[in-house]
Amino acid sequence: MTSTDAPAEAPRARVERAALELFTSRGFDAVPAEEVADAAGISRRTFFRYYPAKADAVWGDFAAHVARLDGLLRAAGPDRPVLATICAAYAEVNDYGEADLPVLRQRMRLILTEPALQAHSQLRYAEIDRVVAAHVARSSGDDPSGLLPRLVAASTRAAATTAFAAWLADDRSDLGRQLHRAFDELAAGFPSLRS
Amino acid sequence: MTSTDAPAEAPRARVERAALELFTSRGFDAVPAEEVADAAGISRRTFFRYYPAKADAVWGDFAAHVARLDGLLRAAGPDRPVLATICAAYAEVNDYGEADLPVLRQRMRLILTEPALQAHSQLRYAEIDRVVAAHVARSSGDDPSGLLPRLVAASTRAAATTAFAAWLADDRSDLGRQLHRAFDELAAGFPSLRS
DNA sequence: TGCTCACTGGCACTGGGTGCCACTAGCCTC
DNA sequence: GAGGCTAGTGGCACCCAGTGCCAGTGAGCA
Repeated sequence: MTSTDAPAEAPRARVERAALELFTSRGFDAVPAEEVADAAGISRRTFFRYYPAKADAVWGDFAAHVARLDGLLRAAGPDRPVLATICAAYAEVNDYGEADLPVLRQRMRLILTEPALQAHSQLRYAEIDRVVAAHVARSSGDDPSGLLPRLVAASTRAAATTAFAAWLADDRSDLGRQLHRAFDELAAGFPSLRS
Repeated sequence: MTSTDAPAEAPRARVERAALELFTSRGFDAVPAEEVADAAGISRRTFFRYYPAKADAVWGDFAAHVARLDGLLRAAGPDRPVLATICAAYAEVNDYGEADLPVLRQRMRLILTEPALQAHSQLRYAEIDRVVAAHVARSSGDDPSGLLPRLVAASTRAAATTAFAAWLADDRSDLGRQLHRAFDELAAGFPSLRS
């Protein structure tokens, strides 16, 4: 239909923009999926074909995110220090350009504060944990479902989300720096507690 | 109405038994809340007055659980080694008698495997994290919402859930032992990775 | 022109969760 | 004992998330 008009932003991008905007201003629970769909110019039915759950509209293309993390971990190989590798991978995957930071902040603020999104996030985190645990298993020779791989995956992920929370709480802080602070504490057994 | 019959199990206990049974045999999503309510002899409406969400029927009296954890942490005082205190508190709160272990297994298996319950669990974990972070803050003099208290809370909780998963995976293992294994790794910066 | 195929939207249905109201049972007061 | 207050319960109706089914529709292709 339109021809020489604006580049006609892709439908998914429109949905995600609308979702972030509406959820931020009025709260996740207060905005029905239909309203997001309307704002993006698609039907409710199509919305749920794009995203299996309303919450997924906030996460963008998360599968690609996980795949990128997996790629970085595999590329690092099993012989480098495990925690440092995981930290670097987390940092690189979340190394956004200055221009994208406001959207990232908006997204993470929603995920970390809206209860429904907080709950849903556990399902996304499980995908990350699978990938990280697999890396640890490759490095240590363990079974990926053993205690150590699971533990390292779960606690590094805890470090990452904590770093995100700290980053959000301080407008002027740098995400990469918070990630490194958290990972350093974790890797050294929380030296700051031994004051 | 009934008089000298069976002690007439309390309604909540009936609900929780029915929920565990039905969810275990047919899956959380496949059993409507109404069916659980019927099995417990109450109405759907009353079910949702007892439990704000269907998932809460699986958790029993979780607020008491958290309160107990909080009490143990406060009782330990801020000067004992933080991680050891948290580990001991987790172990004690989850120190069930032999007779209660099957129910605990059933409950935890549901929570750790059913996606909807897995998601919901994040909200319960957040309550635990608040309490643990507060303890760390008392010990370290930090702000409870600072990086270190949050980090310790999140990663010890990760250790605890990982220990639960390992315990579930091995019928013969002991929960307390798994908890200590996980906390020991965490506290020492994952020495097993330095093979 | 006709066919296929992928995408879309509408419709109807299940089920979670909630507000509202009516009913009942205790319990307190006079 | 009568009237009233309160807490707990159940029924009803509603909103909304998510899904199966079917009917377009339009692009590509023979």
